[in-house]
This record gives sequence, structure tokens and C-alpha cells, in this order.
Amino acid sequence: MTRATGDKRQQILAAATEIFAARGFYQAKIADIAAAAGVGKGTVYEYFRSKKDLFQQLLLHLFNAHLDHLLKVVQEPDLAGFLERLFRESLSYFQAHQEIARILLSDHPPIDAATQRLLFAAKQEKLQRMAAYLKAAAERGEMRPVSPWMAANLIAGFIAALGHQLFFDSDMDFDPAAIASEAAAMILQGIGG
Amino acid sequence: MTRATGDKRQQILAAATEIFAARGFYQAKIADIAAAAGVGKGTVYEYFRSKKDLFQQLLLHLFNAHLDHLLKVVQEPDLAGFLERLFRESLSYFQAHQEIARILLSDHPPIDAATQRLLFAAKQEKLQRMAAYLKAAAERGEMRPVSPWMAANLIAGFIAALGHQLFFDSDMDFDPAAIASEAAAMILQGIGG
Amino acid sequence: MTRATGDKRQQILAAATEIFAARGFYQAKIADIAAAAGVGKGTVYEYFRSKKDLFQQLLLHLFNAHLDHLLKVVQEPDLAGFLERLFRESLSYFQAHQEIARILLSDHPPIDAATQRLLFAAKQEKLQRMAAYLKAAAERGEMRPVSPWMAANLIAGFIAALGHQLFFDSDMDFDPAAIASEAAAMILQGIGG
Amino acid sequence: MTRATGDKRQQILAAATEIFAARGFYQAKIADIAAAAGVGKGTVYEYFRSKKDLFQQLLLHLFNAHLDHLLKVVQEPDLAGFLERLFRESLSYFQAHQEIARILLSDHPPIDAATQRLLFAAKQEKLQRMAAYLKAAAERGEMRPVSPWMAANLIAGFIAALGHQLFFDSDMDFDPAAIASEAAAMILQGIGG
DNA sequence: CATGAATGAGAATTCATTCAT
DNA sequence: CATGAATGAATTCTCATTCAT
Repeated sequence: MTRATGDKRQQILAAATEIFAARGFYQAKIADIAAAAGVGKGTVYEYFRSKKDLFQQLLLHLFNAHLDHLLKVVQEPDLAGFLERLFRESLSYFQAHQEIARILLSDHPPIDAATQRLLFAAKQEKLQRMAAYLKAAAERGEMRPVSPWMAANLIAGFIAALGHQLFFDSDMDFDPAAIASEAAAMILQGIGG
Repeated sequence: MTRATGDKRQQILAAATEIFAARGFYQAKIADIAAAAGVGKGTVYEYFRSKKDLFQQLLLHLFNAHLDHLLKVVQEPDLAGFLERLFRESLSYFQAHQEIARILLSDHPPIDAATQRLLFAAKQEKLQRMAAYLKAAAERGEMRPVSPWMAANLIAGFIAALGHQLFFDSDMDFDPAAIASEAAAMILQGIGG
Repeated sequence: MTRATGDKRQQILAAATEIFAARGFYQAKIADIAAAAGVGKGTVYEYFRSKKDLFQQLLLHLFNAHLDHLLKVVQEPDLAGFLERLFRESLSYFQAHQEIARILLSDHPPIDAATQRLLFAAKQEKLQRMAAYLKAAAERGEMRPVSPWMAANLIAGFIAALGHQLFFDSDMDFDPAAIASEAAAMILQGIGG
Repeated sequence: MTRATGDKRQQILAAATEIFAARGFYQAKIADIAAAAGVGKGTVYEYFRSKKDLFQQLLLHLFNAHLDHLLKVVQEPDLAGFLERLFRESLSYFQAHQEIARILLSDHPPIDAATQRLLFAAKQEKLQRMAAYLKAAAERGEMRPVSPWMAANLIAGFIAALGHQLFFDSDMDFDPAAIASEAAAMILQGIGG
């Protein structure tokens, strides 16, 4: 009522986020999404060509928002600060937007080749950014001469694993700041005694 | 052809592994699985109550096989050996059985609550085993006093991330032994300079 | 642009002729017709109660225009001249207005009972006029004592068959005058040796 | 129960003939056809890939049956006998199988390009056969030197026009033999006095 | 036990029509 | 009058599951 156009489109995307997160692509019914968005079924098709298209656009939207987050963290001047902030903000973000976490952290089984490629590219970009940061850190002498690509996967894998534990598997309360701090230390110093 | 009973059941499970891995749960059709198994559609229902049931049993079967693997590794007396062997064997196993990797490493979107719980329990058991080993290692003084649960997630997350890179995203050839060695070192010593 | 009222109505009828001819009733979309007419979808409903109504009115309009044509021909004083002119003008008319031909010559599958009756009545009126002319010709001694109704169907069927051949089935160029002349002769003298 | 396979397929084709004839392609619902055939909706799709496919196969089937009819008539040694028999049998056939008439005599609006071509080819073949017969008749001196193609259209157009009158437009009883006799005479001798 | 023909519940999508602006 | 965003009824088609042979 206040927002001119894009209003309905936003409602639909919000509803889709919720429903896709809760049920996954195949179990999410367009009728449910429309109902959750408070619009008619037909209206969904005014804004999105198909269910697949809706899902793709949602994914893109979510990844981009998330990437923007990462880009800010990447500004951090030293590796330790970078890692701690990366963990902290990732976990907070996921905690605050659990449905988004559920979508971003899930492997979406072959919906179609194009979507697959889209997802792959988005994830790779995230890894590339991280690897680039790590390479620079290595040149600054903040990282041992390990493969930046391996290190990026170590970090990304840890974030995903923690995300899974925290959001999929349990309802436990937790403190992102504390966990982030410990996680960053483990990455930097290893676990060896 | 005359191999006892359970023969057809095995054929179906093998076919299901292949088809579910290639297409995911919802895109896999019972008709395809039956055809790949060389049996009639109706026969699938002689051995499995439903498509969901087939998937659940397959998952259980695959996790158990994988867990057995882990249990042997767990025998390793020292942490460094444990980690290297864990990475090496995990990656080799996934390399040799890419379809199984595809199933075990994927988040299967909510098929139903029971399946969800099953998957969760299986993954948790794996983490528990790992955490238990790490706790013992800490007591042996091989690990700094970090949370075994965090460390288990660090390791499991790294394996999953590497698995994704290697099997989902690229077709690159790679040497599990070399990667395992580097990975184990990174876990033990961290990446900090 | 300023042409009185009924301007928009004419635009819509013209667009409808084109679209219905090209795609048939069920494949023609109101949105397409509105776009072709350069008006909004809602505007179509200002002038026509429904899609069916639009089609009905179009049909009526087209038949009436065609009937007017026939009425002039009917003035012809002798049967030979009548036939030749009937064929010539029908074919020329259809050649000049192929979309109209496509609509008038088609059997439109049951859209609804009322439309059915409308079409029937229009076609019957055409046949009646022709039969009436033929009856008069018979009385003038220009026609053998055959049933005027049969003769009217012979002529109308021939026109329709030629129309189909010429407009539906091929893209061949042809000379309406030459064909009309031959057709009229065949009707008058028969084909028997 | 007696007839092995093809039983259900025949039931479906028979039901489809009835429903398509009564309602046309777009108004015929698969659910209606299935119900009329006494089978489930899904069963229709066991035998036909799609609604379009069902319609195409039906059309082909009907045209072929009709063509077979024509081929027998074509055996007639003299033109007069040929024409009379052609009219008589066509009208009787249509009278006995009104639904088939309704399908064969209708212009099916652009369902798709392939179906269009199929219909066109079938109708052209019929005309070709007739034209070939007429050419031979001309060589035997039974027909004046008129274009066989024009003559074929004259005859086919007359049959179609009579068919429309008799089956679409009225419920009148009529005697195919009497009409056929008069029609054949009109074709041979013309209507000119 | 094995089979696959038959089934129908269920879902995505289309599009004529309405109505607030 | 004119418009086009919103709507949902209606329809095709898919596929897990059953069951007679």
C-alpha cells in the first residue's frame, strides 16, 4: 500500500523464502507460496515465469545479499580479525535468517542444469573471494605458505558444518561471538598439541 | 542368477544408488530404478514398502558402510596418522564411489520428518565417534584443549567441502594422498603464519 | 484518431479478424487481440461482453458484408453471367481478404449452441438467396428442372472447395477470372462427355 | 475380455471419436473421453502420448478407413456408376457414422503445424485419387476435356456441402440413394437448360 | 514371488474476466 | 471511458502404488 511496484514481488519472494526453506523445492507448492504471500496463484505467474524461475531468482537474490556481506568483511586489514568477523557475522546472519541459511546451506538436488550452473558459479565466486583474500594475507606474512584454495575450503567447510549443526540439527541457543572466536583460533593455530 | 535370496534386493539397491545419485529423490522415478535393476516395477514393492522407504534403507545402508570405514580409521594410535588416514580414505572412497558420495554429501531436502531424523542421527553418530576419538587424543596430549565437538565439525566440514569441490563441481583429476596429507597438516598446525 | 466513436470498436474487430483467422477461436488470446488493436485488454470488454460475443459479432459482420456482395451479383439477369460473376467475385474477395476467407470457409467447432445457430442461419440465408435466384432462373428456362436447393449446394460447395484449395492448402498464384470462367461452365454443362 | 491387447485402445478411440465429434478438439476433455471409454484418466496416457497425439491418431485412422472406402468405388468401370456409387456410399457412410462425418468434414482449427500437415496430406490424397480416376475417364471419352483437378474439387465440394446440410444443419431424414442419383446427374449433365 | 497394466490424486500453469484507479 | 494488475477456475499430464494374472 505504501510501496508502489515491487510490493507484490517482494511479498512473493519473502513467502517463497519461507516455504522453500521449510519444505524444499519439490515439496513447496505454488499454492502454498501464493497463500503465504497473500496473493492469488495466478499472481505468482505475473512476476515469475515458472516455479523454477521463482526459485532461481530467489537463490540469486539470496546469494548476492550474502556475498555483499562477505565483501565488507573482506575489508578487514588482518587475517585474525577477518576470520573472527567472518565467522561471527556468518553465524549471526544465519541465526537471524534461519530460512535463508536453510536455503543457502542446502545442496539442492538437480533441479535443472541451468540452476545447477547458477548455484555452482555463486558458490565458486564466494570461494574465489576468500582465496583472494588469503593469498594477500600470505603475501603479508600472516599465513603459512598453504594453498589458498585449500584454506578457503577449510574455512567455508567449517562455516557450513557449524551452520548445519546450529540450524538444522538442533534448537540449541548459542553465542555466535564465542563460537566465532574459538573457530577463528582453531583455523589459525590448528588443533595439534 | 542363482545367488541365494536377497539377490534381487541387492540389484534394486544398487540401481537405486545410481539413480538417486544422478537425479535426486524427486526426479528419480521408480520405473527407472526398476528398469536399471532389471526387475519389474511391482518387484520393487516386494522388497520396499514405498519409494521413501527404499530411499531410507539405502541411506542407512550407505551410512553404515561408511561408518564401518571410519571405525577402522579410529583404531589409529596417533592423531596425525588418524587425520591423514581419515582424509585419504574418505577421499579415495568418494573418488571410487562417486554416486555414493553424491548421496552422502547432499542435503536431502525434507522428504519427511522420519527420514530427516534418520539422517540427522547418522550424521551425529559420525560426529560423535570423531569427537570421542579427539577427546581421547586430547587426553593423550596430542590435541590442544579445544572443544572436541568443534574440532569434529572442523574436520567433517573440511572433508565435505573437499568432497563437494572434487566430485560435484569439477571433473578434475586429483591425488587423494597428496590432498589428504596437506589437509591433515592444516588441521593440526592451522594456517596462521 | 479522432474518427467519431466506434473507432476503437472497429480497431478491435479488425484485430480480431486477423487473430481469429490466424489462430482459430481457442488459440486466439484476448491479450493478443487487444495488443494487435492497440488497446488495453479491459477495453475489449467495454465493447464486447465476452470472447464468444466478440467472435459472434465478428462472424455476423463478416457474413453480412459477404452477403451484400452476393446480393449485387444476384442482380445479374442471366444464369451464365450470374455464375461467372459469383465465382469471380467470391474468389477475388477471398484472395483480397484471406483472413476473412479463413474465417468464413472454416467450420468452427462447437463454440456454443447459440453461435452454432447463428452460423447455421447465416449460411442458410446465403443458400436460400441462391436457391431463390436459381428458382427464378428455372422459371426463365435457363436451368433444367433440378432441385434449386441441390443446385445451390453444388455451387456453394464448389466455391468452398476452391477456396480451401487456393487459400488454405497452397500458396499458388492463380487467376480468379480464368478459374471462375471454367467453374461456371462446369456447373452449367456438367462434366459428362 | 475376449480381445487381448488393443481392447482398451479401441475403447478409447471409440470414445474419443464420439467426444471429439460432439465437442471439437478444445472442448473435449480427457476426463470425458476416459469416462466415456470406461477407463481411468491415466490409462489414456498409457496408449497415447498426449491429447494431441490421440487426436492425430484418430484422424489418421478415420481418414484411412474412409480412403479404403473410396478405393473400392474407384474400381467402378464407368464414370456414371462411379459418381453415383461415390455419392451414395459417402452419404450412407456419413449417415451411419455421424460422429465420423462431423470429424472428417470439419476444419480443425490450427491445433499444430504437424497435425495441419497431416490433415492436408490426407485430404489431398483423396483429391488426387479422384483426379486420377477422372483423368482416366477423360481418356476413355467419358468426360469432357475439363481439368480433372477442378472436377475433383467440384465433386468433393458437393459431397461436403451435402454432408454439412444433412448432418450438421438439420435432423431431416433423407434417402441417400435418391440424393446420390440426382447429384451424380447434376455433375454429369450440369444444370444449364 | 514377479509382473506391468491400470489408476487417480495431485500440481503447475493458462487465460478470460473483473475492477480499482 | 480506458487500463492492466490480480485472480482462480479449469485442464493436462505425471507417477507412486495396487492387484489380477
